Amino acid sequence: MKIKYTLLHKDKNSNARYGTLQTNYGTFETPMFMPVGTQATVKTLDTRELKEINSAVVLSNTYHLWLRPGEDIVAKAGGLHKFMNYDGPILTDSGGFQVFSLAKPKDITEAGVKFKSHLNGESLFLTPEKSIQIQNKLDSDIAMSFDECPPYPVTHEYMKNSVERTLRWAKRGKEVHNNENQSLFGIVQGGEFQDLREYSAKETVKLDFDGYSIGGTSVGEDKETMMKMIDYGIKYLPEDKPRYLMGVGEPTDIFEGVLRGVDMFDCVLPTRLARHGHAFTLDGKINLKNAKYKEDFTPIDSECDCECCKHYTKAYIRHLITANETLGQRLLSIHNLRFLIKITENIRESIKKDEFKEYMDRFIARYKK
RNA sequence: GGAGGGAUAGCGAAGUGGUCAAACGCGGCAGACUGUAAAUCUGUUCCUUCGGGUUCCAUGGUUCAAAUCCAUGUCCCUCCA
Repeated sequence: MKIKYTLLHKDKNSNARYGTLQTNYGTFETPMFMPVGTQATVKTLDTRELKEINSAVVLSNTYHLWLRPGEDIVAKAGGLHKFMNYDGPILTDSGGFQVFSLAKPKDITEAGVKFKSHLNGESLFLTPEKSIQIQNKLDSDIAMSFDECPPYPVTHEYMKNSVERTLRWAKRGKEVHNNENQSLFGIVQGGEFQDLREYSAKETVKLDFDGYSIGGTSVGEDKETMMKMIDYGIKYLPEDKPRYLMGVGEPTDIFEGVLRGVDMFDCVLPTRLARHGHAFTLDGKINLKNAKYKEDFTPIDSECDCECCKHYTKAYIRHLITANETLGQRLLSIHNLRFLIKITENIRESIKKDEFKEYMDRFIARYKK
């Protein structure tokens, strides 16, 4: 079966919305934050730990699994859920972000995108059809259309062509999509250009997807521009389908997204920052590597309910990170993910009570102080 | 007792008359990171009131100029007895 989104409550003072997402692997509440597990693993964590932090959907990546181990191996294993032992919903990104991070502009053609494998330099060619077929085989619950995620900034002309091509790619992908248990999302692009965002949103909706993503954000633009990118397109997305803001983000960005009507978020930041020794706290981001934590025998966040904060001190985590011990990275990953997931839990409660804006203002005032 | 080799910034280690406040690595300190080519990358690391000041085991010497050459001393290492 396909996913089913149910809108349960709209905040009276903003566009924030509370709903549920029914999947083959359980029903989950939105807004939600989805941990990123590019290579069929959320780096350093196992799936039991993902459950413990109350993670719902987990992301994986078409491009990376295509290269290694290969979609046929995953299919042979019985699909991604079995392969990685995760019985919650899984969303696969299409490889569109790798068009941004790995491909050069000249490698992008109507047919598809030429990649040089980051593993061995081999020439590869990924098409919208191929991306969807790989995702069909991976058997994720939610697949993404193959899009171009252009860098920032590009000219209006470039973006216009890119948006139109992404629309054609979306159509092509949808036509070959063939998995009754997998939903397919279309992706809105258009950079910072209002006309292109509107056009992209309207035309993508016409193709009738199971959900809609907002792409092309957090690629180097300033915050104000990013918010415009969301605003310009989101108002054209249907109320009865989930909206997913791709690659975002920072705690304050999640609030900004929810404020505008976003339901789903994902970001590598919590796990990457963790591996680099940083932790989210209600008072802002801290760097555990700083010497001032050498003798700080208090938890990262005394109000946090994660395993890291319940049992370990900043001084110990600092020691682990400094000594390059993987437990440090793991504990911080657990904390940072739990921090964002907990935020979305609180956000849901606040929306239900029509108090989202108050909660948001309170959070941001303290976080940025 | 004899013969060699060595001592350089927090550590390891280049440099062997001027372009040397001294390569590089580690360690230290700090910063970046938003659909993961990321346990990565960047900056900084003698003192400074930013004008400059004081360094390459110690002392003396040669020279316009010494981490670099000479003498003596101290300590360390290797080999022979």
